Amino acid sequence: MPEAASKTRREKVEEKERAILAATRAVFRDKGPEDAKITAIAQAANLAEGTVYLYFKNKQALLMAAVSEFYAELTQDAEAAVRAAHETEGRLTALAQLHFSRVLDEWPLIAEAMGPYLPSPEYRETEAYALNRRYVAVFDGVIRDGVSRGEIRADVSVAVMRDAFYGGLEHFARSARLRDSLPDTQAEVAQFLTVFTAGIMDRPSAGVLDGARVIRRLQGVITDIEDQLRAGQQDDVEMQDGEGTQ
Amino acid sequence: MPEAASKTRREKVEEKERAILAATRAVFRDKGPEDAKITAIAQAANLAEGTVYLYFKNKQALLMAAVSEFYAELTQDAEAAVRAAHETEGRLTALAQLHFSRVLDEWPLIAEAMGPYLPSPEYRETEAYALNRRYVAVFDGVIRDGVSRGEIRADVSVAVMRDAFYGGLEHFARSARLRDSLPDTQAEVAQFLTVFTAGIMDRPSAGVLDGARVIRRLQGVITDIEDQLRAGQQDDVEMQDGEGTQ
DNA sequence: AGTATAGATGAATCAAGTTCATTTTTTTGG
DNA sequence: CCAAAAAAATGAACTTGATTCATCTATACT
Repeated sequence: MPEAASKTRREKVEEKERAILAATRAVFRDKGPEDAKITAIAQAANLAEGTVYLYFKNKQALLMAAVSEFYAELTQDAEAAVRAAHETEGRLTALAQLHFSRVLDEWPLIAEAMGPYLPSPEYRETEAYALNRRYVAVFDGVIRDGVSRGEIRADVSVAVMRDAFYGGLEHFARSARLRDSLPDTQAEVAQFLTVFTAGIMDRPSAGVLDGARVIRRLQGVITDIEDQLRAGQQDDVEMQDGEGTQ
Repeated sequence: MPEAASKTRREKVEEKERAILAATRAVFRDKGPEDAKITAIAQAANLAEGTVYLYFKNKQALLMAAVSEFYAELTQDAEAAVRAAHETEGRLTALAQLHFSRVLDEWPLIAEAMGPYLPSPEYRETEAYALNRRYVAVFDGVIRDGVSRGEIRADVSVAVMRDAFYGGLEHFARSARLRDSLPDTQAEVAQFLTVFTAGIMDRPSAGVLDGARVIRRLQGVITDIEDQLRAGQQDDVEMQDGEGTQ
């Protein structure tokens, strides 16, 4: 049994597997989940129904494999996007746009594949879970990096931020599907990010600062000055609405 | 055909409907979605399979009705919770806790019932959609009230906030289900709310202020003072890290 | 070419939802 | 109170889609 031949065989099998996965994703995308029967998938891959079962244990496994492929691709692109941007905000924006658009495309598949697992802890045993972990690890990395740079608050667990980020985006993608024609996605994602980053940032760019710190600083300066002034002139510095009301 | 008798009949029908819905929710809750076959539901309601179809067009309709009931109850409780609290933050906390715990309980049912509809816009025609609207209207009301009081920023659409809120919470509930034993829910929801409210508030309580405004104010004061000082003393006020680095 | 082995097929089986002819229960009128 | 009519309930039969498997076809090796 020669090495080369064995390798070729494995390659052929993997190629066919990928073909079936591609057919699956295509059927879900343009025929909808209702019509994503095994028959339709087999037909799209130019195979008989039974053949699909030579490559995948059952429909559930097939869908999971398709989702795994989806996450693997997504992870690649997410990593690339993060490498391309150098500040935290840009990275989060890129991740959000990417996640939103991809999930919007393949949501029916993802939902159908995940559905049966969501209520059970056995999902943690699946390959899709492992790949999902690797995917969100990209986000986690961005956050941790941001924390170490002092850009992101350290008093909230990454897990919570992650849930807020992806949960918000996915819910958002779902509502976007309902509002018939897709509206200005970029703009809406940007709005979402406004809220998210404002909540997460330690020293956000959007014109918000750490109030306690600023006030302490201000207080110090003013005391200094008052001292100085007391010694010199007599005019008093106007100092009213220190807390502000809008 | 007497009024009383007719009324009694309708009542009987509605009572049986409610019984079937209760059985459905019970089966989902304690036998899991896998085993929530029509047979099991019928059995739990002490009926033959066929009888279920006398009251609901098909399984899908049955599940939707169950979800509708769920949302109706949830809306009642949400309204009560909002009435009980008087400031925006307390109201949001109450809504979050309520949503989180309830959704955690009945997620399998909700997911299964919604699944088929999520990708399609025909969901908007369903009763469940209408009830969901009424439910989120409670949240919307809290937000709008908060905006009018100047507590919540007005530059982000309520829809975005809503998606961030419920999306984050639901994702969160899902991850909580995965982490085998449920951890300190209260505490985690509180963390989530920290992030969410910080993002949404106009003048958040957590020691954050509008930076641009503070800086403008500070600048003005300093210029004043510099003028004064120039005329009087000669000591200079130390003024370095104006932007701060953590 | 001839046999062995892997790969593919689609008819048969199975499972769950749905329908419907029949049976049981309830209502109504004499 | 009884019988006919109407309403409600039943479960066996049907339908649809996933899965299995006996059979067939193509490929590899001598």
